[in-house]
Amino acid sequence: MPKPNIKDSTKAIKMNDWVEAARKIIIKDGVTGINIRRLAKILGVTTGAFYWNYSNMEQLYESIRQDWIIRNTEPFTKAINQAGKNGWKQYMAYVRVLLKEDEYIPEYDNAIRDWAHSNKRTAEILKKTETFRIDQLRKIFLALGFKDRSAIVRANVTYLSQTGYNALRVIEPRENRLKNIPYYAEVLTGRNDLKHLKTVKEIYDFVLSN
Amino acid sequence: MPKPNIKDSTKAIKMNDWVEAARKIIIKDGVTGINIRRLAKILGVTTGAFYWNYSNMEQLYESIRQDWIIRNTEPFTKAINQAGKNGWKQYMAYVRVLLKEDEYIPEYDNAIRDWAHSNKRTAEILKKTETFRIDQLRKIFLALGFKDRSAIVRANVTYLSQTGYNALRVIEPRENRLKNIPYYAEVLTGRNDLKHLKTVKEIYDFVLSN
DNA sequence: TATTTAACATAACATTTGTTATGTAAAAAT
DNA sequence: ATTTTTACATAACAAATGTTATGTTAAATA
Repeated sequence: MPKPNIKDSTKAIKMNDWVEAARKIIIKDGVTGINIRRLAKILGVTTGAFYWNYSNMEQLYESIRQDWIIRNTEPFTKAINQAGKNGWKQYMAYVRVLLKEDEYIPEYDNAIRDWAHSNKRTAEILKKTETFRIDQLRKIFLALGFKDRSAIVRANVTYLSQTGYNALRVIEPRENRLKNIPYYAEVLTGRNDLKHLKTVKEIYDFVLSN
Repeated sequence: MPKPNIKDSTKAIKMNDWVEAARKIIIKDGVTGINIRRLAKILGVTTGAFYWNYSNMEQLYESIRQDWIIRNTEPFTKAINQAGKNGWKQYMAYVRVLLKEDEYIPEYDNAIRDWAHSNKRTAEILKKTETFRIDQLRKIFLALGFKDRSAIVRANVTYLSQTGYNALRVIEPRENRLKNIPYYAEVLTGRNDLKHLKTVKEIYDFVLSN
């Protein structure tokens, strides 16, 4: 005789629950870590439940891509826009989002980039986003006074070195990372505004407080 | 009745043949593209032959890791050593290997980096190699006259932006890439030695000749 | 020449994972 | 109160892939 279904009294599982579970996995183990049974286990259901929300895996994949676009690009756009027209303020706003890491998740970027190497659609989404981001930085460097190719190259070096930093998954003490900031700022923007900051606390206060 | 084995008159397949086939695949499709049947098909044999050379997949994986270490790091070491003690010459030697792309294969780096996210042993190998490479660049910047943290940060920005460039798989016209070189050189080394080069041909001759 | 070994081929097995068909209980609608 | 719908569970299928057991042949060796 078949076992009866013990229905849980908690509310039903929504599509968003699958995306959130999948996001945690892709960030931790990459896209190959995602599979229906594992997701179902996390949500306390079985594979049948998945197909109630999605007609196939590709639909979930697409939801993940869209989730990534919003979560990992909007924080920068918002911060830069709020900084006004001053280039230096815009650059600092950008650095602030990078350092806080409470909205933007670098590991999410990495996972998507990995995935893009084996998936055409993901590569397409990634490329669009990268183009947007680099152009966003180019405008900052234009606002900082750099022109044409100089602004383009500085935007590229900034974005690419950040991407490289993430790709390496550098495990760096926060103190060390903070101490480097004025040096990075000098290389990338050519300005010494942060070089007078000596202690970690001074850098922290200056960079992260508004 | 079983079909007879038609033995080919060509020589036997060596372990290195499996590594070479696997390298082509990992560069093109990532590590998940590697599987025994696909490799066997390329070499014109069947899966049984694999287990004559290797006792399991992990052994092949380890061979690939070692292959990567040699192929993608030695060209830089050799070029930099041959450049002597002059920092600028060392930097140019580094750029030359990057641009030629006949020895160093950026896609191979990308594939290994992807793989490292899901494989501990690969992550370990990668980390060791990255540490070595960044320190190699740090010495170049020391030779260029930068000190301590400045040399470290410049080495990081250089390596990280290169890694980022590869990770993005930028599809850039060669002409454009060449035109950017003097700008990159200025940002990273602080020197204008290449800024007088105007045409693509001048840049090409100066950078790649000798 | 007889025997052994190298270098595979063939076929089957086990596991993983996407997918589907079918069953079922609770809640909502009628 | 009955019917329908929602939101799953269960079980099985199919394809891909690592692995193993066994068979086969050309070449080397004794």
